[in-house]
Amino acid sequence: MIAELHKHPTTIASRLTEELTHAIVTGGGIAAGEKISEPDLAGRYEVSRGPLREAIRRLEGRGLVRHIPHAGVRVVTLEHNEVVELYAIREVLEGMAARLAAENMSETEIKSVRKLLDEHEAAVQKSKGRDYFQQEGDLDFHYRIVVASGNKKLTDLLCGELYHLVRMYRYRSSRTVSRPQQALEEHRRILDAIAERDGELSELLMRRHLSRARQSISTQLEKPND
Amino acid sequence: MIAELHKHPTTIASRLTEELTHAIVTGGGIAAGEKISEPDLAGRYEVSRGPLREAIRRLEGRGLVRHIPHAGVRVVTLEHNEVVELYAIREVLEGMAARLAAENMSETEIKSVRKLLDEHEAAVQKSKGRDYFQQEGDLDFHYRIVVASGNKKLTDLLCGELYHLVRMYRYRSSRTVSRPQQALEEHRRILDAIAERDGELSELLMRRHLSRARQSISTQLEKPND
DNA sequence: ATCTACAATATTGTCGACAATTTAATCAGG
DNA sequence: CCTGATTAAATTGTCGACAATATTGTAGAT
Repeated sequence: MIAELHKHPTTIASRLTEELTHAIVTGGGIAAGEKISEPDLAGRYEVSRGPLREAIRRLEGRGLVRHIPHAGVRVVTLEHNEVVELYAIREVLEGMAARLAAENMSETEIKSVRKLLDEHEAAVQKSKGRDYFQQEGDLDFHYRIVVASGNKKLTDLLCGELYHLVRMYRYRSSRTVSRPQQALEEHRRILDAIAERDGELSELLMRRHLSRARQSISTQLEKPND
Repeated sequence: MIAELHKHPTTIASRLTEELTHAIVTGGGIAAGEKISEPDLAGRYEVSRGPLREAIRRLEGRGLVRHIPHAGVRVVTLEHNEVVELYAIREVLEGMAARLAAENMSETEIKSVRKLLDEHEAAVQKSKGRDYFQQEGDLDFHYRIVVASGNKKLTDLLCGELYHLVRMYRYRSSRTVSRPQQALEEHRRILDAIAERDGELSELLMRRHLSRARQSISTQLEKPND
């Protein structure tokens, strides 16, 4: 593809923001609950402390780290009950998004998402792609629905900061979407309702979908697996 | 001068973050849509550019400014349709908060909020206090309900970044809560439902309350007043 | 041995200077 | 007079050094 032609010249702080976000979310290099050392990180990423600090301030805004004056920053820890809280919020917010998507989503966009679900279907069949679907593919679907809602603030909220935390949780608990086949089927039902412009049903199905996921997580909380 | 000895040692960047937030929200000194000049602000607040930039990065996370590399930051502008979007989000989120509050709010806390509403009543009577109620008092009530929900993530979301935008909108459109008396009455009804532990009704009333506010804003949008 | 006070060390916060980039201003050519 | 390129100015991004604060380590007294 003819990609970034008029790409804005990036900055070290911006690049670092993305790299650190990825490192925290996936746990690659930065563990949850870990105290972040500026000299250490500056050395590892081969940057100065200035841009590093600015990147950290942005992570602070994204809710990925917590800051205490003169005591440093700490990567957030996601307790199970916090994840449950998070899913309760997703339930109402994405339910709303599904209802709006039923009103606003274009036919071509619907077709595009249908194609995405077909790819997920294929990925789930082969055990190879299962990991990807469980960790990222599922959110791809939700992402498309949210964007299709047409509510900009809603999109910012869900995609900008709540999803980071969801992804972080998934990478952490190795056993992720415990029911990929069923989840995929529920995705199809939701999309069908949107295609039929049935906002009420779309919202209901999306809420039920997320409610089940939340319950699945909630029951896993019982098992002292960690 | 040496008043705050026993206080936690704050930092310039932290203090600036609050000052700038207040300045942007109330429009006192920093206008909406304005391009922020680092040398200018640094001079006005008598600080160095280092802490100033860190504060700005945090505002970025709070959604109060937008940043473009090498081109500076700009204070966000709240279009009417964005405010409507915001209220639609509040409707579902605070509806959820009211339902949870009905389950979790303590009796003493309920009594405390009832007292708050009495104060609002008195403030509305005298035209003097009307301004305060319209601009801040209303949100005080909503704030208490949200906190009482017990959902930490929900509280962070609503109080941490959505309310800043709501307050910003109110300070800009001088004609604020156009129906203080009715709003106060609706607040009482909501609190009554919470006191009766009727989660379903609490959610319904809260959603209706915010839906009316949104419609009130939406109709004001028609009048070409700007 | 435990606790406190103090010193040493490391980390975070701040500053001023310099480099990179964008914006404006100027000037040549049509 | 307008247009476009080139240069000058201003602004943002980055760096290294220094100051302020917290943490660790050590010594001394009970």
